[in-house]
Amino acid sequence: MPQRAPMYRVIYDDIVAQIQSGALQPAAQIASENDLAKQYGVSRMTVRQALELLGSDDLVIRKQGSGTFVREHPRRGRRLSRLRSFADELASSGDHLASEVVRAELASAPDEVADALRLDPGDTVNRLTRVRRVDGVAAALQDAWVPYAVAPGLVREPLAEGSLYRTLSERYGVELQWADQSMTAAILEPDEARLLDVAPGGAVLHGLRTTFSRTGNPVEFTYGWTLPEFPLLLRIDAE
Amino acid sequence: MPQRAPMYRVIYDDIVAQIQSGALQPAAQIASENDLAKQYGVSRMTVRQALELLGSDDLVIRKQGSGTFVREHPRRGRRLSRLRSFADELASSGDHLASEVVRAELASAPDEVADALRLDPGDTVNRLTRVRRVDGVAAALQDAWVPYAVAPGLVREPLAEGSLYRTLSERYGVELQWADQSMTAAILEPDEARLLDVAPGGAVLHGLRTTFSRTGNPVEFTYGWTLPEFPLLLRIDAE
DNA sequence: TAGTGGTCTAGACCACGAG
DNA sequence: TCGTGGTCTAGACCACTAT
Repeated sequence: MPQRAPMYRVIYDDIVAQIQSGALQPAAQIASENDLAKQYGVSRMTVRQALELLGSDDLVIRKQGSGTFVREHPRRGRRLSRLRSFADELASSGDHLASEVVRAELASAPDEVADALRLDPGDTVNRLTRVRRVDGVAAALQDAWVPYAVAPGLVREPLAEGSLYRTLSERYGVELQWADQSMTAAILEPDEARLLDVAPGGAVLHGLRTTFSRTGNPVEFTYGWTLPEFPLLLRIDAE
Repeated sequence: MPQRAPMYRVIYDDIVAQIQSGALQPAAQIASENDLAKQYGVSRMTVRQALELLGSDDLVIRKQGSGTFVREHPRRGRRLSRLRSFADELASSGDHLASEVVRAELASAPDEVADALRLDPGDTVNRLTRVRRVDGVAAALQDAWVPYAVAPGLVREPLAEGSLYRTLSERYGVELQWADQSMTAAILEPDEARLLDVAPGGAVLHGLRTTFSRTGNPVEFTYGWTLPEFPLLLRIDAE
């Protein structure tokens, strides 16, 4: 059972919903901290928690002396400020997203995978390879490895809403906490090029990601290849 | 004159210094929120602001019921969770960093630069091209454009401590607030390859970055090319 | 000057982890 | 059970922006 959400999360979710529905347009000013505190019957500090989360999430800009405003980001790409599913990352671009599972099997952990997941080489792991498409065009290939003990049976059933993160969370009770990700550039190899349905030899964004649960244990290790047409978008805040 | 730093920032800086000096080793537990509040003579909420900043900065892990612990990240690469200079980004790897200015001139803004900086095409801008080296090996090329009005004379003087950000901040009073960055993969062109002293045709991490001041105006637009040996490192938190 | 966000207090109760 | 971090209150004063 999900427990009662904290108030700052309720306020955060409300405002996100208003932005996504268009009730709050880009550049529109959000109600002041004091007004929101009255509306929700909470203290101003609680409202600030919600607004600071929205700010760190790149959904609003906070300007001392002026107010809090909805941010606009029209560009297509993947936004990675919070841990979320691939679909959520691309959601703001409003395109049609699809995910095709091209491999789902139990496998023996290669050295690199075992190391990342803190297993012994050869231990049994779930391996799930997916091609992500945007408006029918292949955008990324992801090769995910999940310890068998974390999610037995993962490869035998379809993913919840097509999302590995939602499946781990909803069906296996894994609470995801953070991910370490590295991104670099690489030349697309024939194996990956074939799955992405493009020519090999081109440039590709290549990433490694290890996702950790709330208890600090690695629960997923993924290799990713993203085509150059789908850049990674970041917002970086000053200290 | 810099004004008095807020207490949460003082506490944050203290702990960062202790981590960097080794007084707080990786995985070491930090004093509890209540203890820190007593030590600094502030309320617990103020301590929490400092610790949450450290957490979002990837320097510590906070575990409910257990405590706050220093995080370890041994890997080489660029870490981009906060807006900082290139040197700061690589600082944790402990290698020798150098920056070579290969071009410093006034130029007319091309369309893309003018658009990013909200200028008219042809307006005068500072252009500063630098090669970044790690232990003598070329790691990245950066081509930065700064509006003339923001920093007149930027190209006529050496950078403060070799850092464009510090120069803008200390000499021109520009308060940097956030940056929008995109990263994608590309094939290295001959012009950039020559400056990086590597062969063209290889994969390279290609980025665009627009940095904004506290007033919301763009103050810098930079093209970057980073070689694959120096991946971008990210920590992504759950919601 | 009025209103906004930024910082801070001195408490409170709760959820979680470990012994 | 006890100490930790998570959430929350009902105020306060300050810094900044816009009028």
